[in-house]
Amino acid sequence: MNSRSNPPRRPLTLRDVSEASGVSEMTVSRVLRNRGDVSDATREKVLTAAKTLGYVPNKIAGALASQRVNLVAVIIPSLSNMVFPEVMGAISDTLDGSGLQPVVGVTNYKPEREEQVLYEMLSWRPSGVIIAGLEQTEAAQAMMVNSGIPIVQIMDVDGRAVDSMVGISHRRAGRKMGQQILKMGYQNIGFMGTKMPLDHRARKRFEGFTEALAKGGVEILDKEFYDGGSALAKGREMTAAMLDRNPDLDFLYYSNDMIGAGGLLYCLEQGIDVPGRVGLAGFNGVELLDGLPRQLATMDACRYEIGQKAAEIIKSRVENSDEEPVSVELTPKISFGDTLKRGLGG
Amino acid sequence: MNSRSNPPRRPLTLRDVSEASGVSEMTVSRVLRNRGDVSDATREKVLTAAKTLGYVPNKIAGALASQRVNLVAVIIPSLSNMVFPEVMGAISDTLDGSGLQPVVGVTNYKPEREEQVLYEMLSWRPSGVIIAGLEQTEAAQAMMVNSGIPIVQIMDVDGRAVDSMVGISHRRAGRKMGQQILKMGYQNIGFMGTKMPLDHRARKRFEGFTEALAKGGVEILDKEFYDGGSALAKGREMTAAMLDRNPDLDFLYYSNDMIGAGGLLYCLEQGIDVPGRVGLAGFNGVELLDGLPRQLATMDACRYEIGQKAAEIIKSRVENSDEEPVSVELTPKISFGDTLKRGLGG
DNA sequence: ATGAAAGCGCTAACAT
DNA sequence: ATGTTAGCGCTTTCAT
Repeated sequence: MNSRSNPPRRPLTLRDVSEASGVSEMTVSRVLRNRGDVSDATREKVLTAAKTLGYVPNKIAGALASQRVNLVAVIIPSLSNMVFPEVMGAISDTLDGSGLQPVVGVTNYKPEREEQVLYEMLSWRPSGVIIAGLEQTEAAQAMMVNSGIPIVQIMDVDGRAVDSMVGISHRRAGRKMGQQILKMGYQNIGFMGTKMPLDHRARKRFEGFTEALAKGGVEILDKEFYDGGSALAKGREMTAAMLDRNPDLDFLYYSNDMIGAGGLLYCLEQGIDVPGRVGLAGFNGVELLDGLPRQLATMDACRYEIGQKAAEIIKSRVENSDEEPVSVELTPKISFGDTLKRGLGG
Repeated sequence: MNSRSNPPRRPLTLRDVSEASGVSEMTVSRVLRNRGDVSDATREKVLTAAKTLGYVPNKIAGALASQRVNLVAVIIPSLSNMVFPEVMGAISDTLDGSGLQPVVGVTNYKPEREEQVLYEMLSWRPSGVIIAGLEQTEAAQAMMVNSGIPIVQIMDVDGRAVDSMVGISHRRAGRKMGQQILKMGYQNIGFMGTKMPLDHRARKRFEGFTEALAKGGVEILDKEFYDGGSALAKGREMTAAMLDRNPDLDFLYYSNDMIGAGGLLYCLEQGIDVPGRVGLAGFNGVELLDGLPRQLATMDACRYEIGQKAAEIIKSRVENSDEEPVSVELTPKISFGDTLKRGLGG
C-alpha cells in the first residue's frame, strides 16, 4: 500500500499550511519554531495541518530571513584514515542537542581542494568551521579570517592558528618516542611512513623523531615511504624489505598503526623476537589493534578529546560571539604494548 | 605577517562588489557564475574587485532565488564501518565535476535518528537523496515520496524501493555462501555477527545463509552476537569461546571481515589447520585484509559500484527530471582466499 | 495572541 | 553586452 497522493511538483510552503489551517503564515511560523505565544487551539490546528500535508520547512528561506544557519563546517583530509571518523563522532556527539549540525567536507590532503571545499562551505554561511591542520593556503586563511565566524583548527598545535586551535604537538610526540627508544637502548633505527609531503602532522612527527635521535648521537639507518594500497600489506612488505636490507636494525618506527600492525604480523611470522631483537612502535592508538596477537607500542592522538573540545569552542563562541580565541594543547600518552622494551635496555 | 584588515562584521554582498567595480549587481552575478555574455573588460574588473574584497557568494540567497540547490544528501548508518566511507568516496568521485556536492548525514543505525536526519536534510531542498537501506520508517518514506526529488536507496535490493535502488541481494549472498560451504563438505557450522537487529542487511544475509543450510539438511550448530568494542578482538574472543564450546565445528561464518580476521588470527595462533580442520568466511572484501598472513574467504559487497551507480542515477535524474526510477541489482563475487576449501570437499 | 509589511541577498525574466 | 524589476519563502519588527 505504498500509493500516496501524487507527489506535488511544487514543494509545500508556509502559505499552504496557513491556508489549510486558517491561520496566518506568521502564526504558522511561530508554531513550527516554538516561538512566541500561541494558543493551544491554534497550535493544534497548525501542527495537524502541517503533518497532514507533509510540510517540510524551507531552511533556505528561513536562513536568508533570519541570517542564521545552524551548520558547522568540518573539513578533514580523508574518511579512510579512521582518525577522522572518530573526530567526527566526537564533534557530532558534542554538538548534539545544541541545535548545531556538523557538515563534512573531505579534501584528500590537497590544498587546492581544501581551498575549494572551504569556499563552498563558507558560501553557505555556517555558524563555525572546524578544519584539520594549520597549513591552509594563504587564500584559505584569508577566507577564514574574513568570514567573521569562529574557526577551530584541529589535530595540530605546531604553528600559528588563524583563530582557535586544539590538538597535540606532533613534533613533540615524535621527539618523545625517539627519546624513549634511545632510553630503552635501541640504536639501529628504521622509519616507515606514507609518501605524503602534505601530511604535515606525519612530517612533524618524523622531524621531532630524528631530532631526538640526533641529540642522542643516533642517525636513522633506513627509511621508506609508501603510497596507496592496503596499509597492513604495505607495512608487511616494507618491513620485510627493510630488515632484509639492514639485518642490524633493532627498532622500527611507523608513522601509523596500520603499517605498524603489518610489520608486527610479519615479525611474528618470521619468529623474530619482539621486542628483544627488534622493537616496534606506531602512532595513533587505533582500536583495531586490540585484536592483534601482541599489542603494538603506540601513542594516542587524543582524537575524541580534540573533536569534543573543538565542538565546545564553537558552541560557546556561537552563544557568545565576543569570546577570545583559545589554543588548547593536549598531551598524547605513550602505550608500550608488547613491542617496546619497558625496563632499562641493554 | 598575518595581520589583515579587520574582518567585516557584515559579510560582503554582491552590492559591495558592484560598487567596488562600478558594474551592476546583475552583471557581477553573471560574471561570478559564468553566465550570459560579459565583455572581457568588465569580467576583469569584477573578478579583481571580488578577489580584492574577498567576496564569498551567499548560496543561501542564490538558492532561494534560483530554486536550485546543488547538494545531494547522503544518509548512511555509520562512518566507522569502512564500507560507508568507501561508498561515499565513490559518490564523491562520480559527482565530481557535475556541479553536485554530496552532504553526509549519519544515523548510527537508529530509525528515529534517520528520520530526523532526513527531515533536516530535506529542509535544505537538496537535488537528490542517496540513503542506505530499504527499511526507513513510514514517515521517512512519506517524506521521500513527497519531496519530489530523486531518491536512491542503496546497498540492498531485497525489498521495495521508494524510487530507485542500487545494491546487492544480501539474502542471496548469504544463501550463496551457505551453498558453497555445504558443497565443500563442511557440516558443523557456526555463525558470528553483530548484535544489531537494525542492521537489516546482516540479518538478511544470516537468513539466506540458514535457509541454504536448511535446504541441505544442515542446522547451525552455534551462533554468537557481539556488541561494541574492537571487532578484531571480538572475533578472536568469540572464536575462541565457540571452538571451546563446540570442538566439532568445522566452519565459521562471520557477518563481517573484521571479526573474521580476528578469528583467523586466533586459529593460526592455535595452529589450527585452516581450511582443512576449520574453514572460515567473512563478508565484505575489506582491503585491509590484504595484509593478513592468509586471505580470508569473503564476498565483495560492490561498494564502489554501488556508490558510482547511485550518483549516476541522481545526476541523470537532475538533468532530465522525467526519467523513470530504476532498480539495479549487482552480483557480489565470492573470493575463496585461503580459508575455504576449493576442491570438492570430503 | 495574532496579523501586516518589509526585506534578507540573490537570480529569472524581461528590457534596452 | 548590460541594466531593471520582481520575487524566491521565510522571519523580523511593529501594529493591533
